[in-house]
Amino acid sequence: MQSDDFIQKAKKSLSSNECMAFFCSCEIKYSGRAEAHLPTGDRIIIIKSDNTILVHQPNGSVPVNYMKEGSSIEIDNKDNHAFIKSYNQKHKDSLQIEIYLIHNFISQRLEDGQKIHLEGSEKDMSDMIYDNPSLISKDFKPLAREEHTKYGFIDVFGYNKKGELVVIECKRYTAGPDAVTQLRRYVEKIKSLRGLKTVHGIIAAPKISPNALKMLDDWGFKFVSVNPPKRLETYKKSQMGLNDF
Amino acid sequence: MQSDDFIQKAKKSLSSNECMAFFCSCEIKYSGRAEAHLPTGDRIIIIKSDNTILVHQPNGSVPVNYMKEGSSIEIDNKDNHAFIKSYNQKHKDSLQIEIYLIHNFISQRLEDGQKIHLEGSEKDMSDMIYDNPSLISKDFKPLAREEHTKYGFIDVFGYNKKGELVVIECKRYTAGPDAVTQLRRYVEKIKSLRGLKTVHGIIAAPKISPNALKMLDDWGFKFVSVNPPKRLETYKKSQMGLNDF
DNA sequence: TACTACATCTCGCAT
DNA sequence: ATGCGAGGTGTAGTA
Repeated sequence: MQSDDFIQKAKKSLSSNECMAFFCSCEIKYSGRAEAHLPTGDRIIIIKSDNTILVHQPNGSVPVNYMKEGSSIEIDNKDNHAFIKSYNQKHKDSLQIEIYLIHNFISQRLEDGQKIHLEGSEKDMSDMIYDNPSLISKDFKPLAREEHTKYGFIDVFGYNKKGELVVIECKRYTAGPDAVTQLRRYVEKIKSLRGLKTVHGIIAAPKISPNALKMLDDWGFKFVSVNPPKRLETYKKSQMGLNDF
Repeated sequence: MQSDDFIQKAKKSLSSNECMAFFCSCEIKYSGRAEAHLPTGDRIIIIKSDNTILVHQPNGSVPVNYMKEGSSIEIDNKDNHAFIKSYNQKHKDSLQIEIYLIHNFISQRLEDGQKIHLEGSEKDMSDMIYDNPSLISKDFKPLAREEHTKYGFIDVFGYNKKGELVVIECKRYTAGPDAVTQLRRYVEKIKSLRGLKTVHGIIAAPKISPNALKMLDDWGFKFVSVNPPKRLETYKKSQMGLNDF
């Protein structure tokens, strides 16, 4: 495809609020939160109707360059090839794409009012623990979940049989050192806010890393193995289906 | 585009290690680390030669669904429309795309051996501090940077004029509570490993949040304002260029 | 492979 | 707007 042809189509796509995708050989420079340069190669480029720009290499799931929605986009001719310049005032960054060869191009107005519905988040996990406190221990009496205001962002907290406060930090995956320091912060915060000497801390996660477990021991906290909800639900079913053959 | 036509093209694209992109109306289900459902709407779909799948809605910079490289991909006909099934054994997850309408389609073999060159990471920031210790204080004598082995993942550490150890944690952005607990972990680790009573901790970042600053004070650490390197470098130049008009 | 921390992280929610 | 923490986080570096 000729550069002039591409520029005309791309401008039309932008002005009619369409989304476009094209494959091209290009060179890219980014400046803003960092400085980046990507030498010439074949890329997949998407420009959406909200002026989001995504540049993908032929492998991998992460864009090699991008600009977020609300950026300005200019498309010009420079030395007989197309040149895309994008600025984002909010994020103070800019992207420049020098296009040496356009392999193909598609553009279309897209309609999509749907939002993804997701189950199995950490919130769902803390809800599960709140509703099934025996997952932690038979003595645990939950008081509240997802306290985002008074005591910080504590996932679940409650009492043990002695009436002592228990703070639970949930993680959907292997808990690392960060999870333990997070728990430690919350426990200390509650201690100081309520003037208590004894507040228990529990990490609820499927696994915990060795270093994290050592830190947990050092601070007198406990680990309880809990599997997050909704994990693999449909996957397992379809695997069962496959195994029927 | 007819469903049969799409299926044929897509299969050919997969078998010849091409990358493809198309716009379509579709419905998507994901199962694995969570359960997700996305009702029918217009989407942009990319399938790369490494079997990475990306599904984008018309707005926003993040894919609404995806499968990582190395997944299996099957494309079939179901009730007269195309159906894409993808499984990833490693991540134990699966994606199903039911395609009701294909708006367009491009496919191409792409060649790209280039890697992005990026400057301005946290590593670059710790290097800058190591090379310019006066950014921290006129008394700071750096000893090592990026110690990933003996004492943990410490960005920079060194001595003050009294010969006491100083640990520096760099952050490219506003330092929050996490940065302080991270620093605290490193300082305590060094204290215990070396049997020292006095080890200083410093957060080097452009800003620090109020909560983080309070925690820092509580633990006797210090904050030093340091701007990350390479930020806005070319951006500023081009803005200057713009302002010339 | 598991562990650890960075990321042009992005996103949502509360203050 | 900023602060704060989750994410189907992803990715790189290392033991």
